[in-house]
Amino acid sequence: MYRSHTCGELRASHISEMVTLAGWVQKTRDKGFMIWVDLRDRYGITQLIFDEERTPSEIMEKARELGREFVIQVSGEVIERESKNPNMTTGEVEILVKDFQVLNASLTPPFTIENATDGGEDIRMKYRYLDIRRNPVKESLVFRHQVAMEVRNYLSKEGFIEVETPYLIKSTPEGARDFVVPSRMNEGQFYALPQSPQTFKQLLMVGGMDKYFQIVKCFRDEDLRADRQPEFTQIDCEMAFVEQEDILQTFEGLTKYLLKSIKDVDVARFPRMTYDEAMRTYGNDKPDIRFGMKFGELNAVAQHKDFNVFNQAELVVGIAVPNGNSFTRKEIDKLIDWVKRPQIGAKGMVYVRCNEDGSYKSSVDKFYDQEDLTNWAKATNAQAGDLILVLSGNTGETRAQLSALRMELAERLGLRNPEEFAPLWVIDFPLLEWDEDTNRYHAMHHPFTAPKPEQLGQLESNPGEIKANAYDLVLNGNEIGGGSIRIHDKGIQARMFDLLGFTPEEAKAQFGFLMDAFQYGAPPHGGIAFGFDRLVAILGGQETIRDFIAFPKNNSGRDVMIDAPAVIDDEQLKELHLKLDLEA
RNA sequence: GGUCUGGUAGUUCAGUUGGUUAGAAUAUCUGCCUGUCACGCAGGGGGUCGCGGGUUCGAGUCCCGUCCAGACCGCCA
Repeated sequence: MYRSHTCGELRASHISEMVTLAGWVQKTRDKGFMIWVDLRDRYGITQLIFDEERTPSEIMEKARELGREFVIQVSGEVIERESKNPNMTTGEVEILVKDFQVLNASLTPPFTIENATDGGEDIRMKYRYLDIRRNPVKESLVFRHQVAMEVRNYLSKEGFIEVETPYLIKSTPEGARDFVVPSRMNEGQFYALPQSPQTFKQLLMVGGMDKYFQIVKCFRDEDLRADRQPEFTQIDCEMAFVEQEDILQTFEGLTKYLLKSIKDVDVARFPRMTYDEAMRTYGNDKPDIRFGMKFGELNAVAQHKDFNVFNQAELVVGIAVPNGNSFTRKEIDKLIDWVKRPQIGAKGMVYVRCNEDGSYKSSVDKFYDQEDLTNWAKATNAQAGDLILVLSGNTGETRAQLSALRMELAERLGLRNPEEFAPLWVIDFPLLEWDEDTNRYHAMHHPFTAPKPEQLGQLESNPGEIKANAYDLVLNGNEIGGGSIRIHDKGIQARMFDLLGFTPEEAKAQFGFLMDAFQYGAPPHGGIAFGFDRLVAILGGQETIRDFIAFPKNNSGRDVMIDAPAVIDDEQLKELHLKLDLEA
């Protein structure tokens, strides 16, 4: 037996017991006459004491050899500390060491293993196993485990069963790029790793599984972000014999349960907003509704004057920044520069100061009088002391720009409180999206999404106007889940593929198995998938998902610890019937 | 594919207009220290200033290229 107790559990009640502990040397404090060693494991830190009056001199000398992160096993007596440390759970006691042995020595680690480490991102990722010893990372992984357990608890209680689906599947042209895996036994052919278990969960519905879920890895070969990894985890769910309302209710329940059990937060409101309304009032299909600054469209009150920039714009839209009138001219100029950066791409920005006396001062006073500006204030819901910021241009771009500005200002003004949770359903997404590059429609959600039944007749005649029974769950401005009611009729699915530019032959080759299945009694069904990493990070109050993943990839999709991806040798290539052409 | 920021001691960073031997903190090593817990005190060691080229009497500093890292845009059904 390596240990009788962990390093987190000894208290005053254990005094005079003989114990054996094992762990890592966090720190030694050698005062000459006494040596203290902080011994750490997953559960906490316990102080060891070596004392020249009470410890044999050879043990004392051995203790002086200990370095940071040595793994040791110690036995000794739990004694009361002469000076206690109220900041530690084990601070009333210490171990008077009788004997110890070094189980494994350690090199000096490249960064300090402390809550506030001196190590940067890069070096911590390279030595992730040391990083995981630090409390913040360790606690994030424990937190992730707790969220996963609660998800399984809730869904199991609701009658869902977890079914595993394959990782080696088939590449499809729709959606994200696939990671592909060459098949040795099938010369010249490739598996693809799933972007999601979408078709398999639908086939489980055809198979009568009724209520399915899976906490499952998914893979997408696209560029990364702070909240995007090439392999990530979804809570994938599907239900049969349901309408949209059933799914919204079920997963509203899951979300409320998680917020209560994990964060002890009771969600009072669970509002719903159509996609069109979200775009119009927040410029964004995943609005953060913890704060206001709703868009006010100003076309009616700002056009047909002498300001040509606005007259020529498709959309003139503004937001009121609370107490923004306190911004200096210099700060406003910097904001204007900020929206003109290439990442945002605005040509310029008009501002209106809302003075305390009810008057207005704008950067376009030449063109607009106080009555005009009063109308702007009404449209943007601006109060005295606010600052109205106005952008104009074509509708899509301008909304995206103002949305980015709104989020940036909220961040700067501290309006995005990580301890406040404001979930939102965004519903009635468009079924299709026009793709300028390929000059055709593509599915906004995915090609299995059902159109609104009442619009089925217009599928071919007016495809751009069709709404889908598709919905996103948004939490604090992050899309944490998305799903839809699926097509379960072969004929409708065929029309859908036709609309997306598949020939019947292509549709059969790619998705014949699904359409075949639809002919054998496919029940009406629908589902949702949550981004698990992102959900965990938001519940944990963090923006970046990396610390909630034990071994994440970096910005370029590399694992810097194991140094992957890597080349493979010629033998392997030959066995897989592959030749590299690095010039291409 | 693009934009921006960064790369200097093991680590995190400072380094002014281009000018003496490139600094600080922390880590590490040595010695001292009768209750430490961010221990303290004294001392020591530690640098291919990412890499390559250029400008210059002189480059950590300016220019060009390149690699790496991070954030973002495109992309992510």
